[in-house]
Amino acid sequence: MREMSREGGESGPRSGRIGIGLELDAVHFKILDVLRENGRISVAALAERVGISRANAYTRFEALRADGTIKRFTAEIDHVRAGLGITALIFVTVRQQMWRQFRAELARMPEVEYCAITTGQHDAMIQIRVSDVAEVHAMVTERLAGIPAVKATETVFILDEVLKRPYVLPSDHPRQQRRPAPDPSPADVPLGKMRFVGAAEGRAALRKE
Amino acid sequence: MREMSREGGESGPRSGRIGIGLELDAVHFKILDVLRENGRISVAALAERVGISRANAYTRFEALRADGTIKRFTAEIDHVRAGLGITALIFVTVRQQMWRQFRAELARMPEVEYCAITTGQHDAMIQIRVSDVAEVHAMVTERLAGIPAVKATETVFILDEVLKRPYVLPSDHPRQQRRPAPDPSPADVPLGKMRFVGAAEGRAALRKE
DNA sequence: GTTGAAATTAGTACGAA
DNA sequence: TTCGTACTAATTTCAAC
Repeated sequence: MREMSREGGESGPRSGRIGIGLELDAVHFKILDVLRENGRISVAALAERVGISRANAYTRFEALRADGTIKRFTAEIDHVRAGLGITALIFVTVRQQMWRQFRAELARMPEVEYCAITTGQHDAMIQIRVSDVAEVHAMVTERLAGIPAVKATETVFILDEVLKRPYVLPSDHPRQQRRPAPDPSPADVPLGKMRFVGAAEGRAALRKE
Repeated sequence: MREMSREGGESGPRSGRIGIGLELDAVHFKILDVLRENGRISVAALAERVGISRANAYTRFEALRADGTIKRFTAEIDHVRAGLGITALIFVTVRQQMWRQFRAELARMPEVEYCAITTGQHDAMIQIRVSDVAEVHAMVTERLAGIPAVKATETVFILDEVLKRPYVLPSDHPRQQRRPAPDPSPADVPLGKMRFVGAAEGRAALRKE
């Protein structure tokens, strides 16, 4: 394969990791950083860009894969060119103790690209891609409304996707130097219009029903 | 590169395309389908899985890339293992005619993975990845609140990401056979709890300020 | 963790169907 | 357009340092 990538952003990485698994160092993050922009780069070229030997690159690459830190490689496609120009978000209120059914039905809906369980007034948010607005309506009224687990929905359309990073890395963050004390006097920042919405009642342990 | 993928879902593709660009046929969709699961597959292996010659596979692969249908290749990583276990959605109300500033500020926030302009009561939704909940608070109160373009925010946490497909293809959809007339009698589907929220006033032409 | 050299595989360029 | 083959170049593997 040919090398065809452009240089990624330089950044000051930090070691970051949770629980079991590989202890990621700065080199690992650099590898992920390169792979984020060019998932098809050869390991040889990757080694060169990261500044390590090929053997080392192969070892680390394989370790990241085996460890699960790299879940898979994929192509990013242009939805519009592929014929799915309409994107919508559907906020769903799910009936208690019917999450299992809801999840099962979700798996059967190919137009759903993303689904997350959230805190706040709704229980889940799903993102769908379809070819026209009528399909959004059909999706909500014919398919979602037909699921007993679904109590109510609220749909908004996405007019534009301003920013879409493949993923965020800790090494992107410039100021990780943990502020010593969360200074309670944020100068003249006007708070008050900033709401944080916690989970609705009785939904604390529903994450993995 | 070694072949290491598993079989993707068989599906009945349809031709789908918008405006200028490649006219995508069933073979193109099959290619995208394979690439979605394994973005690092060699073109030779891709050709074999799609059932075309290597030369043809190279031609189509390159065409999809040149056309922009394939935007880039990337690795999908495990956020938790990478040290960014907290995901939150921030719904932002943006002050009219300050979108440009809002966009500019966004680009300077590395923890933002996704930002979309939406219809509904808010103007934009941003998704962030950070290492702990305190950072969410800091992000909202220290950074977002400091942007004049930001009128108000509402934050929810993501408790679990139930489903995440690399992307959706038209060829995934089983029943594309356009219903002849959108039958206005959807049997006994209980509507009424299904809301569609349009754009707020005066925000029609703001997509690309 | 690094380098170099062998074996394999990938990418390109043709002519033919 | 697509296919099949041969040619060239690059990548991965492996062994020694």
